[in-house]
Amino acid sequence: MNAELKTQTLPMKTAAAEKKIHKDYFHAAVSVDCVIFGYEDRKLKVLVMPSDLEEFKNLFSLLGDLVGPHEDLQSASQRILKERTGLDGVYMEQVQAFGDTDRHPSGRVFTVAYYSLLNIKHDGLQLSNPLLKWMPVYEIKQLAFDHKLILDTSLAKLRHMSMETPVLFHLLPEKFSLRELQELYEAIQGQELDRRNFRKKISNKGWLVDLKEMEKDVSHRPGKLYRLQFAETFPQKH
Amino acid sequence: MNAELKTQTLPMKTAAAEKKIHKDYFHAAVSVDCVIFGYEDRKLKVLVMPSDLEEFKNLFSLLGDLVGPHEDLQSASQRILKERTGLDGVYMEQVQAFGDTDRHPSGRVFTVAYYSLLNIKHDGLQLSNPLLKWMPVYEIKQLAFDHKLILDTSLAKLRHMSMETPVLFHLLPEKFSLRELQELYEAIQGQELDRRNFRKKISNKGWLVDLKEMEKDVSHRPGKLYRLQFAETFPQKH
DNA sequence: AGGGAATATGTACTTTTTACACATTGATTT
DNA sequence: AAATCAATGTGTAAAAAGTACATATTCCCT
Repeated sequence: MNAELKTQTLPMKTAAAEKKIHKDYFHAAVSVDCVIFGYEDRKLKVLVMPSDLEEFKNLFSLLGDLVGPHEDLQSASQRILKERTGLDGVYMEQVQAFGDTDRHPSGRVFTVAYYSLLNIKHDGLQLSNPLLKWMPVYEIKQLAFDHKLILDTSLAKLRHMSMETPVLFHLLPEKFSLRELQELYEAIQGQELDRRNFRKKISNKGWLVDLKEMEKDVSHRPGKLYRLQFAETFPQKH
Repeated sequence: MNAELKTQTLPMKTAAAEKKIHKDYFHAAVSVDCVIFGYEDRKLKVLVMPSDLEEFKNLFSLLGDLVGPHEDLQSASQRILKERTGLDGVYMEQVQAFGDTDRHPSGRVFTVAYYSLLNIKHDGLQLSNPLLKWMPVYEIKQLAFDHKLILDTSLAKLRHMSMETPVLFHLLPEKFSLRELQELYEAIQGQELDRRNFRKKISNKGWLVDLKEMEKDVSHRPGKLYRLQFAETFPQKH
């Protein structure tokens, strides 16, 4: 089939699985790339780091790592996130796989992209490395590997999801005002929204819980604070 | 890191890429699984074949194959489809990657699922093997590997897409009546639709071209025939 | 010629979306 | 203490989209 075909057995997991496949298979590296979104100063940002490859010096890349032999894809993504940010249990969703033959300069590496949404101001957030950088998404023109494509694909998926389900809340602190929420939607959708219509729409979704508290430390009339209603108790639509 | 870690270099593609990564990497097999949907007798069907693994004897599986060293994911998916059905240029979309450690009994195999939509009555359709079977989706209770999960995930995505974009047309012959189209939507959405409202909605989308032809060989008043409007000339929404 | 079976079509009602303006609150300044 | 500033909180009318529903028409078949 091909000169570069590798001869080896697949890694086994259980004794029962010892009925190996003995044919020659091509084996490749599989990585996970994390598109870690955050929100700050009214801007959607993504966590990047300088690429460690000579080919991509001066370019940033997403945070990724190879998937271990006994590691599920989602576990790998959670591990990377934990290693880089110290955070557990972050909202995360698979975007898709990328596997063009030339996507990695050092050889054949398939990658599966996950996006995560987290609150940059989260108490537990502790970046593993000072080189990690929250970069505003709309200022990113280029990234290492095919990471710009991965970012754009993830962003498109996030935009789409944000119109259908309450995902954006993960980018905000636990307590937030309607103004903050609206500014976030405006940042994601790239257009201004009417305040009254926005409030009406969000209220009808039943996603919000009125905390009976007020904003503090704002130099104007403070707004009410809300939190996200737990998903289990959402009013169902359809 | 792990006892089963393999020591080998990644396959190289270009001379420039000869700056190899020398670390020990875990390499796994990567496959593509095709969820090939068709529509016949008012039922959504999927193309399956008997599993060739002892573990899954008596079970059917989706059509898949390992990705070659110099093959993109989408190319692999197109190749599998061509090999199995003889068809080229079929509508196809990536669903997502599946990579649980125990998903394949013979070892670690990541897979990327693609769904395709084709017309079972297509002139060029020529199944490669008499064991291939068009199985009604709603009658499938179990499949080999994690293929039931892959099927369910693909079906959910297809349902979702069918509400937003004109994908279902790929399941029909080039010329079709509004009744055929409505029956298809009903089969996918699993509910009956009102004929007048359906027609109004579809007309407003601007997806249809009136062919000024009539159905033939029906034992009742024949309906008008339509074809799908080319995507490039769709009226834009939003 | 009559009966059967499915096509083609419009209107009233409800729900959702959009556009739009003013009084209120609390902090800050004078 | 009063005036100013900046943002909050709220309702209504119009337009658009979605839903429910019935009758006359066409072609095939016998």
